[in-house]
Amino acid sequence: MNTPQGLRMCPLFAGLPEDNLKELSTIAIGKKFARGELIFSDGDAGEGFYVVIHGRVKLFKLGMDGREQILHFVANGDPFGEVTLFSGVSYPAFARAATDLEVLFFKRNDFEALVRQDPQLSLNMIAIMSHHLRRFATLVEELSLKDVPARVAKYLLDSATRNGREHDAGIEFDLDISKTELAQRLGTISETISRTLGKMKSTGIIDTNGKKVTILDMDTLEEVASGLRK
Amino acid sequence: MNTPQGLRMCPLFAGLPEDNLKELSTIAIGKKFARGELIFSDGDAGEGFYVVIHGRVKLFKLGMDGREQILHFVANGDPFGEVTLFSGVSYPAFARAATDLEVLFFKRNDFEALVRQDPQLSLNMIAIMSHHLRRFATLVEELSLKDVPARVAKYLLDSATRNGREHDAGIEFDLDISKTELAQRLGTISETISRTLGKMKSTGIIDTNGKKVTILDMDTLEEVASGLRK
DNA sequence: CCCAATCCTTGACTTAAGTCAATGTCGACC
DNA sequence: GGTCGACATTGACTTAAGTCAAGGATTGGG
Repeated sequence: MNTPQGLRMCPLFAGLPEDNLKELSTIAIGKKFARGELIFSDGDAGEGFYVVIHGRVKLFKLGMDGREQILHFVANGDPFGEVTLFSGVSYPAFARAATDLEVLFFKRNDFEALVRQDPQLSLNMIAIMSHHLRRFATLVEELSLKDVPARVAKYLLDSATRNGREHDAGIEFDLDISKTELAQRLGTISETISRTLGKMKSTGIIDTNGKKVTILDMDTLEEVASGLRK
Repeated sequence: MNTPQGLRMCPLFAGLPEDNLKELSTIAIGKKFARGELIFSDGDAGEGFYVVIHGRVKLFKLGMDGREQILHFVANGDPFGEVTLFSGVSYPAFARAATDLEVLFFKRNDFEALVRQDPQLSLNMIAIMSHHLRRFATLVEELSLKDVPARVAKYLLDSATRNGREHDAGIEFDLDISKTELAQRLGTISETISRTLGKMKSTGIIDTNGKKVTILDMDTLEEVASGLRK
């Protein structure tokens, strides 16, 4: 994966000339982390950024009481920690390996020279940052303006759109993160997630079995997601 | 302000060669908006982005009940709506003129060609986006993990750092936004802001008189801001 | 299969903060 | 100076959701 061909799979490096891919593969430093290991902490000096080769990373903020708010997950091909390249010197969040993990690390100084000479690389970086900004705007909207059932409903709908399979009774998919992580992503606690899913189940909107979710009443779930119904 | 010299005042255009500033001044379209006027809506097709020449813009999300969550304010020299340049085709939030306003509008097609040819411009864009991402990470942290008094206290401390004047009794500054806007920025309602400030006043932490705030007990305020004290 | 650790669920209770209503204050305009 | 609209304050009440505790379910390793 530390080859020009391998790097081309990453959106950040798409469309780059062979020479620059070669240069990138020489400055890339491979690293491995075990599941649960901290990659960097909020406020740590940022010497560079990472690209996920294999696995998943959880980026999060930590509250005084130990609560976590997940900002987002990043997976194969995604960069993270890139904010430190050009703005400030510290990481603005914690990053932890959510699975066993392989990443490439790019030192700021090495990378910046390349960005200066390759317009496509800088455009790719801008596109990725734009995507992150959009995602944040949505997260802020949900945390501030929607109640928990609406957030859960929206998450279920988004999951069904991404991974759902038509089924006898409705649309079925497997939750891709644990209930605890779901709570941390939606800005709540796992007790509330259990209660909310339980209520949706008892009112016939969904059915669940372990990680499996079946959406039984899509219309009502959409109403809950949009705040038209509790 | 629609001149190369004028444009140079904007962080996005800092350090650019004269030729490119000239080019930018030819593609820039001046626009004016009256206070309160909507510039674009969440979901509108994004044809380009704006730079504030004179005045202030409020970027916000809107809830089902009419509540607003302010994402941030932008003022002189700041770009906004730049996310649509490279990622998706719609604006991800509302933008409204918070004062009488003059802006420059840059069409996406015109601007993109310039970004491709000027590394400094793309780096400036990346730096600005990085700054916005940091700001969002902080906003998410506060909305999810801090209670309202802590958010208010932090806002007061930040304001004192930016605009505070030493005074007999403590540090004094004028609130730069209305109490309603403060509530919308901090993810709450104005009643709660009144109550919170009133409590801080009655416990001797601060004194207020209209828009004027005096911090009387900086240490306690810092404890409230960090969640060590209610 | 057993056990330990971790995750999940459920219930009782509490609380931060929102809803609604009424009243007061401020600033702009005539 | 008076009026009006917008903003701010205060109080009573309600509620969404968090805290705490206990027990159940699941998973992975030996």
